[in-house]
Amino acid sequence: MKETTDSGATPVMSPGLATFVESFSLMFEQFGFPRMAGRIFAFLILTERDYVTQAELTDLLQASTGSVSTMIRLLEQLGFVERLSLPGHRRDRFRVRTDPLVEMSRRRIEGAIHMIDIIEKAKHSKEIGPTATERLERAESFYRHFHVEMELALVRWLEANPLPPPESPSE
Amino acid sequence: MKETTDSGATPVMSPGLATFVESFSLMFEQFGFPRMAGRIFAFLILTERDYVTQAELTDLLQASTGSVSTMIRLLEQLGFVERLSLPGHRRDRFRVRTDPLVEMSRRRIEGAIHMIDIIEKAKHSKEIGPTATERLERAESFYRHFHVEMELALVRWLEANPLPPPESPSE
DNA sequence: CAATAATATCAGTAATTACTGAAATTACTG
DNA sequence: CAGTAATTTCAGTAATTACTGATATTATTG
Repeated sequence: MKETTDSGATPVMSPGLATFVESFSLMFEQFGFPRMAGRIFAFLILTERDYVTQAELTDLLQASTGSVSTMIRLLEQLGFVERLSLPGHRRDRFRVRTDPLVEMSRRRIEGAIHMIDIIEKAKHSKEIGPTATERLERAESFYRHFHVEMELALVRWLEANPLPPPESPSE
Repeated sequence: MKETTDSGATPVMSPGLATFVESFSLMFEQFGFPRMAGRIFAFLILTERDYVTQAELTDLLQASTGSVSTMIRLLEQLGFVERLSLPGHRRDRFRVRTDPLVEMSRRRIEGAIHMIDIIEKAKHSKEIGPTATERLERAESFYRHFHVEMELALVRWLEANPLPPPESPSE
């Protein structure tokens, strides 16, 4: 009964955590990300430990090392998770950033820009008639409006809910 | 050289329209919908004709009848497109609704509710510790804030940009 | 109400993509 | 700097899903 690693932690997740991990990962998938990335993300949100290693994630989520490695890098790039690589420790440590969902929204807000770009390009095309132009301009106005409104809403919320000071891992 | 139907319209799309159709459909795919649905949606946005038939869509978009039928129904259910079935006409007519992108945003706004549900459930689970609870509550507060802010933003925009009266098809 | 046109349904396929598991690489330790 | 642990990479596969094309259904016309 050799385990992947010597992690003494119990290799099974409690049911309460598991259901959140499950539904969150499904929601995360709807945003276009792999389900496994959602599982890791969800687990990091829920854990009380101030860091988690890849080995623990492979155990707890029953995933391959390759999957965990790839997905945790993705989460890192997305700005949802941070990697702590202390000298004197072989294993990297991972934890969720303080406001990962704020980061998620920020990305969605920026998505509006893409839409506006597409609309702009279409508007300047020769073959577009008056009705279509009207539609496109209405849509563009809408997205521009939303873009600024959401940015403002984000700023307002961050002002009302300032970030707690980031804590460094103790050990 | 028998065509699918007797639609006399030119069976090829002008390049300006085609590029919009292409990029819009890719964006639409990112929202979780089939690309073909995006193509139809995009074309209906751009066309100057006040209605389009399925036969014309199969021709112009080089798609199968089955695909067009299924996707146009999807767009109907989503509230993006409407079907006009005049008596005295065999073919149904389709056109884009007046504010399809508003409808799209409305759906996304409601998506926040789902997230809040998931968070609520997790919060009331036994196994959740204090740090996780803090994280969840911060996230929940964030999504609640966003939900109302976006609804308000939507209302404000609609007030500033009232809907033009819906026009019935002439012929 | 028979004939036919339009649309819907559905089984099969093609293509995409997440995931695994092994091999290669990188980094830490004695 | 040799040995080993951790992580990354990558080829292969399993599973999902959009799409086609043929058949079934529905609706309109003569």
